[in-house]
Amino acid sequence: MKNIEGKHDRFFADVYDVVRLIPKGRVTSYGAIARYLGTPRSSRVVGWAMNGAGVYPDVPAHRVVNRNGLLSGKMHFATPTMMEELLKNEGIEVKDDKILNFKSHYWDPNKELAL
DNA sequence: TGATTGACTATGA
DNA sequence: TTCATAGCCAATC
Repeated sequence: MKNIEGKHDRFFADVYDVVRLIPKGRVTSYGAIARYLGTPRSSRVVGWAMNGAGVYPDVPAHRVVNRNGLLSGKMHFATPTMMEELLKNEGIEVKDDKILNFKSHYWDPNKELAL
């Protein structure tokens, strides 16, 4: 495991930083984060970064879903139902592993952070 | 070093 | 609209 604060892992650190900025009750997509970091083609890498986010505190990985609002990463949590429960706990409706009214809950760092 | 995998996305049928 | 395929980037084997 490399040091998260090292330059070589800056991408991962940036991903975690953006995820922490996601407001409660909001969600975003891997692609949106990747694009905000300047690497729109690295959406899969964002997912990989999330895979290691579980060991860090204050990284609400459950607020990151794919572009369809589907809880594609639910199975990577402690329990497959944990992601859904966390989202529901924040006021987000989840049905059949998918976020209802996803468009309304969507939080785009490219717009909200409006760099 | 080379091949495979994956919490993705875009495009075409 | 739904399904299949291609491209992408980093990590893992």
